[in-house]
Amino acid sequence: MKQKRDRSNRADGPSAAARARSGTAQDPEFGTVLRTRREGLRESDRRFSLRQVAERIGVEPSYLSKVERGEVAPPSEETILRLSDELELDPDALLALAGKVSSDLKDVIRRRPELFGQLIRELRDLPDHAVLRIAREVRDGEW
Amino acid sequence: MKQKRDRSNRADGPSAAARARSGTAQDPEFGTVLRTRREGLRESDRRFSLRQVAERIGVEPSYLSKVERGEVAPPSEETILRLSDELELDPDALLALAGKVSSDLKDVIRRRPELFGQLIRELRDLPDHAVLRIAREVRDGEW
DNA sequence: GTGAGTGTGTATTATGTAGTACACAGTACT
DNA sequence: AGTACTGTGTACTACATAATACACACTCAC
Repeated sequence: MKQKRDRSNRADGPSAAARARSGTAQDPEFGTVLRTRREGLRESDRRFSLRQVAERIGVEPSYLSKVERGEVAPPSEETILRLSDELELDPDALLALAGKVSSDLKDVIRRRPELFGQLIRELRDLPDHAVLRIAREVRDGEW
Repeated sequence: MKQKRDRSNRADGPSAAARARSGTAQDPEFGTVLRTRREGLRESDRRFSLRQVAERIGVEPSYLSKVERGEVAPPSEETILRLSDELELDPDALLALAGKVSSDLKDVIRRRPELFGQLIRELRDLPDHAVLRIAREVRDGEW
């Protein structure tokens, strides 16, 4: 098994794939999370081999291998969602590690861009507990 | 001046440009807003010709022409922001017409994906006034 | 010791994105 | 009547994205 130089993933901005495909050393967290999780599951269930997971989510094993090792940029949103489902990882969190935002969240913003743009910028620097409190109040409050 | 068949823009999903470049008739609103606004400004200031605007925002006139007529997909976020600045249009609104979301909003979500994912989905169906009220309370409240 | 299953390396591809370059015909001054 | 400026058509391009196809070597399970 030969080793080339270290690659990366963690998309951000226009050249995420470019960075991964060239050799810019970078945060391999997306792939690492996948591999760690899959190997964890595999200990109690041998159906979580790379090959079998790849087949269930509908990609080539060699591709999943490269993704897990950060040799290529993270996959498309659709593939990430199948992965999060298969490995029982939070889809929003996994997309975020890939530098992406769920397209259904983008849809919400696109429908009322000025409104949500303003609100999200207000919320940007609020601590977690405050944001959570708002979410909770909206969920079971009178708004 | 010859006329070909009608083209489109309004990006959404993977094949926005493909739809525009092929001939799928579609919502030409993005380009129409630009053209209407530019021609409005042009009435009181002849510096708002297509060519001069194109030069100020740094694209080829023929490209801006195609964008305004919806013959090609909307430009990149960077170009859209220069356009919104030049024509004094709301950047979030213009990006939304192009099917995009400002990358600084995406950054906010990517930093705390589960938190903001949950909140935004709660807010999805709230009426404008309720969302505005939250924004206002956050801005000048204790949170 | 062999056959099934495992992960990985190399090469290649199709489609999407975001434009440029330049020529051309019409219009507006002056 | 010329020239400077206007919008548009045609052709082409560079780079990014998201993968596939297939061969190879290793490691078990029996």
